[in-house]
Amino acid sequence: MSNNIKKKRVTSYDVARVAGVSQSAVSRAFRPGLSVSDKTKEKVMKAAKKLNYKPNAIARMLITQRSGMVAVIISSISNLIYPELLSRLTEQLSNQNVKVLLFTLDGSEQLEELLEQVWTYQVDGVIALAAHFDYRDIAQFEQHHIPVVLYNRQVPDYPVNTVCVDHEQGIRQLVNLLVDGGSKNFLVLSGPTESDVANDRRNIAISHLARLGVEDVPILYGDFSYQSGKDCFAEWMQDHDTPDAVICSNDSMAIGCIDQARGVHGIEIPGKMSVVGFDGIHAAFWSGYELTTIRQPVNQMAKAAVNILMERIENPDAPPEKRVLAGSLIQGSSA
Amino acid sequence: MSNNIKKKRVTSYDVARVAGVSQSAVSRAFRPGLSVSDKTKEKVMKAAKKLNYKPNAIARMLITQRSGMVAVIISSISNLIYPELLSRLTEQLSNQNVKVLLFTLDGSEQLEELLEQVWTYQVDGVIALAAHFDYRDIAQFEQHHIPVVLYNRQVPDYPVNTVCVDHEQGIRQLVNLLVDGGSKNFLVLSGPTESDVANDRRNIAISHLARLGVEDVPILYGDFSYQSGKDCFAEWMQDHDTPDAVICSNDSMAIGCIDQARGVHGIEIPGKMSVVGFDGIHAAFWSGYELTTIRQPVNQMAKAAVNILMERIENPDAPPEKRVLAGSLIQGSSA
DNA sequence: ATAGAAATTGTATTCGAAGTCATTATTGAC
DNA sequence: GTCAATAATGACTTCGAATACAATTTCTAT
Repeated sequence: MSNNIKKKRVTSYDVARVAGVSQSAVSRAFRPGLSVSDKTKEKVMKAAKKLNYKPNAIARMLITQRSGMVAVIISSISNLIYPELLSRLTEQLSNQNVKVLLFTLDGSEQLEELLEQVWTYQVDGVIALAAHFDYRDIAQFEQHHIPVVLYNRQVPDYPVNTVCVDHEQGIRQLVNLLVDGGSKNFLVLSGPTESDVANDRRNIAISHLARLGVEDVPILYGDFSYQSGKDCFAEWMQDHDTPDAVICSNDSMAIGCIDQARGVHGIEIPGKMSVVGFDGIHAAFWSGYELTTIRQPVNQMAKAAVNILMERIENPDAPPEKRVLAGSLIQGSSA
Repeated sequence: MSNNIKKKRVTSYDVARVAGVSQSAVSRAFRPGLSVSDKTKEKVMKAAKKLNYKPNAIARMLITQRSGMVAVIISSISNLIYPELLSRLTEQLSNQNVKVLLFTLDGSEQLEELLEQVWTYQVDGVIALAAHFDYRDIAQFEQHHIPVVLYNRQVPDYPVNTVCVDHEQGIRQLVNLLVDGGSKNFLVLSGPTESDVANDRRNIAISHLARLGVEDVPILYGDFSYQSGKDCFAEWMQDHDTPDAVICSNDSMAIGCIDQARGVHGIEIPGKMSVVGFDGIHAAFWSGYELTTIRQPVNQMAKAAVNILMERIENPDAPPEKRVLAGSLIQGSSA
């Protein structure tokens, strides 16, 4: 077992030599469905095992023009719905025998740089969560013939593959619930204006409230984090009355708001005030909160995203497609 | 812009032709530090931009025998410390211009299969969080000349690169705190026995308690989840008295335990009972909990892991190394 | 047994960038 | 202006598996 020989990789040629067949026979033995006799296959496999041979995926990628890798672009994993989503996505992708190349976008900066990496790594497709793409970015994908699926975001006036939870329907349900419950004075705690998701959710809430006769709803802006939910609510309470209901852009902010309201201002929830969130993160279900929220069907959405992507990889000329999935109203005890 | 011509990738030869130089000149222009005149470089870059050429990383990997990719193996992203860790790891790895190939291990099964993938994808190294490796697995890594760094786990009697939070020191601090606070009747809520981390934490707690004169501490087993913390505590309360202190294997279980104790059994915390966790996840700091716990220095640990790995990639003969980082005691209000 | 179809196998080429080596151009010293 | 030292360049080969194509073997039916 002396291993001071310079490490030399075992290639299909080595296996071929040992098995007494040609290199192409080895290749065929390892790719299912190709024409090889059982006898040859057996010889090859025996030699392969003896030499501890593993096919080199890189070489295969080069010749087949397929990397078998999909880039997943994610920003701020801190948003608590993303871990769950990422988990589901990798699960779905592994089922398709596709590898995940993970890219994270920490600020809103280096998207350009990141895309450069994406092009050079020859990924077969891209799934983008939580990154802001404009139509120029999407055009680049087309130029490089790389299909892309966006998650919970769209590009104005530009067709693109996307999977979204139905914000319209979800937010309306929440608003209806609150209005029916008798809430009159509303407060909206929104995510940042750079976020498409935050803008969507906020705008839908505001306009649906207006439709129901509630105008001039105050808005405070946070960053989707627990702390920002807490801080925004604290700020509001400095010189305003307790609202009847607080509509938050996501569950983390809602939970922050609840902690602040209960812990610092002594407000009973839902007795004195209602709070609703969005996403259905695990913590929303904790008995300390039991948030009223809309649960994103993460599993189905991940499936849909992977499904759309695989279809475009197979057939690059398929037109862009948008799939909108309904969330489910979780009737917690916070509203 | 008619694009019905069969999509043909732009290669360095195309660029060379347009720039009027050789293919090797193009290659040199794109790799910094190599001998090219400014004039040539400029010509190449102009041609490259015109053709929208991006170097093909796959081809480079094949010839350089370096993929520039590191596999990160993670299980159950549901454990709330992992998203944060994953985020830090990818950040550190991108700093080194290394790509992350993400593998998730859902059950405890298919490790063998997963490793097959790892070998074929020619990754330069592996970082493994939360997967159980025995010495046979590690031996395989050596056989394939792929360095591996484990996170928070070791292999009995077998040297291996690893980065760990100091469980011994952390748990002892917690135990001391509780004992000094006058707690006599303890309960331990452990993670599953398949988990090295859970076993570590539990055993250290038990033996340190014994050292301080507290024997026969009851143990209940969960699975690290919020729900299991809740369920275990509920089970205990069915036919036992309220303990003075509960030591949980992680924060999620501790939070579950707190919710159950406060919400269902009406136990005041920390008045009637103390609860401690481990990890320092975000939710532990929420004002609804303010958990007393040990915070893993996630950022430094990620840095250390990447650092060790990069060193082994540069110098494969460096001996295995173990780095143990102290966690910091978070004096919350749950103990 | 034999023609013809079908299955199997081997040879040679390909994917795209990097690097070796030999050749040519440029620079600097005197 | 000459010669040596240095820089820049191109031709060619390499990495390892896949596949088109031709050659060969095996099978099938008569």
